[in-house]
Amino acid sequence: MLEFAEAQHADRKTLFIEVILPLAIAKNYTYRVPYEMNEAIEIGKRVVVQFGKSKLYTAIILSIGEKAPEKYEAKYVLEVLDDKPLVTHAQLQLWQWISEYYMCHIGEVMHAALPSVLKLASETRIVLNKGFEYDRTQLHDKEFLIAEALDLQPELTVSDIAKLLGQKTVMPVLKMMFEKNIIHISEEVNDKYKPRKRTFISLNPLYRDQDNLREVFTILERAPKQADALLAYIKLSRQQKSVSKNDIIEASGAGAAAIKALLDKEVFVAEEVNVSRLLYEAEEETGLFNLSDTQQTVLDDVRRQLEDKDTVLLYGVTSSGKTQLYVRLIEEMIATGRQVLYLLPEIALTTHIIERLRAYFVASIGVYHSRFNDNERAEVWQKVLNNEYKVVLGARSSVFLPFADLGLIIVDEEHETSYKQFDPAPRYNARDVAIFLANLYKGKVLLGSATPSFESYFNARIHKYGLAEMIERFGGVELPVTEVVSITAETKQKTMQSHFTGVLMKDIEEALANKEQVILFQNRRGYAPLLMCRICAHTPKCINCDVSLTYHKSSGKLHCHYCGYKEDSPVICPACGSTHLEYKGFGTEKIEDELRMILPNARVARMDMDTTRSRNALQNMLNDLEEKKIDILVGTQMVAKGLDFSGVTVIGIINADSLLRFPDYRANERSYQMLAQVSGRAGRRGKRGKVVIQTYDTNHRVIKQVIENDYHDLYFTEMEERKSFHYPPYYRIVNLDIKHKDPEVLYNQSVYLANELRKQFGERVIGPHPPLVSRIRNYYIQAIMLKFEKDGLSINKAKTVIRDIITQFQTTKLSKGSIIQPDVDPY
DNA sequence: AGCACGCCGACT
DNA sequence: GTCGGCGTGCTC
Repeated sequence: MLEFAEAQHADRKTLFIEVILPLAIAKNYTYRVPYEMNEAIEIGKRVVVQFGKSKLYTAIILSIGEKAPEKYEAKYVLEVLDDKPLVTHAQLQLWQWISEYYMCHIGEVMHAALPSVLKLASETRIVLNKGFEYDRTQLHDKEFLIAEALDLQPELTVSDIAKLLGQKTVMPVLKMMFEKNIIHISEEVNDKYKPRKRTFISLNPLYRDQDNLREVFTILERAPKQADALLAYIKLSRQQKSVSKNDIIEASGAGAAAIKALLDKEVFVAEEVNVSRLLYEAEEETGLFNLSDTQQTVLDDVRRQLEDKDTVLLYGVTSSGKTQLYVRLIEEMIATGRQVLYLLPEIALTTHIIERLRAYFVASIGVYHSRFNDNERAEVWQKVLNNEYKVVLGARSSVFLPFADLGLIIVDEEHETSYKQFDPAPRYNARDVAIFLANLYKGKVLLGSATPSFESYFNARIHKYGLAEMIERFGGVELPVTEVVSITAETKQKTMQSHFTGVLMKDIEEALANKEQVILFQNRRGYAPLLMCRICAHTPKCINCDVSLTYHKSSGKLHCHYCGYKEDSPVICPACGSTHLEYKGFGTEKIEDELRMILPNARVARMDMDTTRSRNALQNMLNDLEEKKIDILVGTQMVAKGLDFSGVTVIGIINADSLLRFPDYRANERSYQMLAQVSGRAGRRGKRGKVVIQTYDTNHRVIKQVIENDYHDLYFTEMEERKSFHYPPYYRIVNLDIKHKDPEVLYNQSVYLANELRKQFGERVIGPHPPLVSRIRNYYIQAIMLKFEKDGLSINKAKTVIRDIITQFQTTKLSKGSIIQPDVDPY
């Protein structure tokens, strides 16, 4: 009786909750809790609330109180979605920190952190999950109704469904249907993740009988290729447990057609196996998980350093076998029951090594990156939250997962610029977020790179981080031979063949003759970055942006790489009518084109943003490369990152100058990293690779440093300049991009704002200056740069002051129509 | 982010 | 004379 009375009493309490909405708004909002939901309310749970006239949003409970707001009447919470908190306290702390450090709204952090399935809003579009089999008679009335409606109309919004059911409370029904895999949200529909498959071949049991088998061979007398394939299979099956289609093709020289014929004759039986689910047999022979003496020494060193430093930098040259060390450390950490996050750049997550790790850690591993569909991401979220996944392999955004007990974060290729998110806020760097995140759990961070960022190397040198070095390449793999070729000299000698020097051409031909593969690197996509009239020098420009349009031969159109605008490539000059139009410069498309002309027999493929738009395109290209269906791969930076193929022996840098001439204080650091990373792709096992760097400036300091593999020299020379010109890592940078549709108004606004900032920060304020591209999507841009010394004033205080100045500015009339975007630690 | 309210150009 | 363009301000 007493308990009942108490419960009654508790119910009477009027609770108010402060929530985070997934929007770019400055404040958190307060809602009133209906009595019947009092028990269900808990920090970190999701609620559905109405915001504005008609919109419903999923919000996260940030705090619970009993005082009613004084200045307004709070709206009621409509639903509580979770039985237990979906977002942990640690995550809320992380979101708070990110929003302060990167100067954005906490709602933007929430928006980036949660998979969209977990934050349904009234405008979210729902579709049926096609190809998913289920018994419709088993559905509840409401679920059935929704499914029927989706048969007639492929897409419905959440509010449509509310109308359909005649009720406001639809989230629980939809949540159930998501979990049953019946529906999903619309944006993911065109890009479903397909796990990598491999076809395995076995012999029809009928022919295990020797006599029957002999009979088959007699039948195959007139089909020698098929006989070869069968023979190869028999031989291989004695050596290994399972034989893949490719094994047979490789061992027999027979084509896929021969195998198909044998399958049709029912001699072979095929089985498609999901590669990631395979237990990787090859591990022992390649020794992936056996450490060399050097690796063992370095591992011990890393372990020792992790004892007294929170963050350790592992500086290990390419091919030194950093991954093996990671695997050891992961094993040790999960043995203690704690979780591990292994961060990689997006593209590296699609490669072979990931599948091996996945196979190795089987059930306890989760993979998380932007090409996974949203349902899968929500599933990973739940499993991490329930501590079912001990290891997560993921790209940048996986720092947002709800870890229960994170013991170690590995940031591989820590120098990678793709760890920094640029476009929608939060403009965070996952490497730096990782360090804060680990700290929250009293966990450790291991940063790994062959070409560390100066920031990290600097921190290691001043003993803020531990430092472990691994100089020796694993398994006696030799560094590639690097040859620098002068384009100037070859042009004079007339030995250039379009964009290829004689030296590079000879190496390519040699590699092809030996059935080896070639990667060519050109850091520019499209065919030609510029179209120019030879008579009047007119250049077509984008109508929305301040850039010249790039010609794409495949579409026959001029493209803007900033806003996506396209127009037909003109035949006559739009300015003077002349027909003498000339393509200037060259991109991957042109290199590919010319290569096809010069080497008509080579199988050439191109890898850049245009050819890898869908997930499968990239995966297929990587498979083709691995299976030697591609002789020459032409690509942008993509080819430099994490591709690991033993068949590649020649790497060509078509034009190193385009990297080195980039107008940015990091150009040299970046060029070195890029060149060193690309070079590292050459000749991994067994054969020494060759790297050809084509340049107009053979004496460039950075090129010399690359050849001599002298990272230290690069570091010390560059750091001198960083120091004298007040750049990171000695100084911290905060950029403010100010945007407006009218260039004049923008200029006045930016000058005013810069002056206001100067009143507080003096010489630390640089600009405003128009950036390299001064207009994008019809917005003009001015940039103000702030440089803060590391010691002395507090960066946190400085950010608060900046924030205040911006807010102050935004209350003035002058600020009308302007957008201000802060970028902290820009990359 | 969305949506309503509000002030200036091309249409019945 | 109205319809509709998107600039501006507000949402608990």
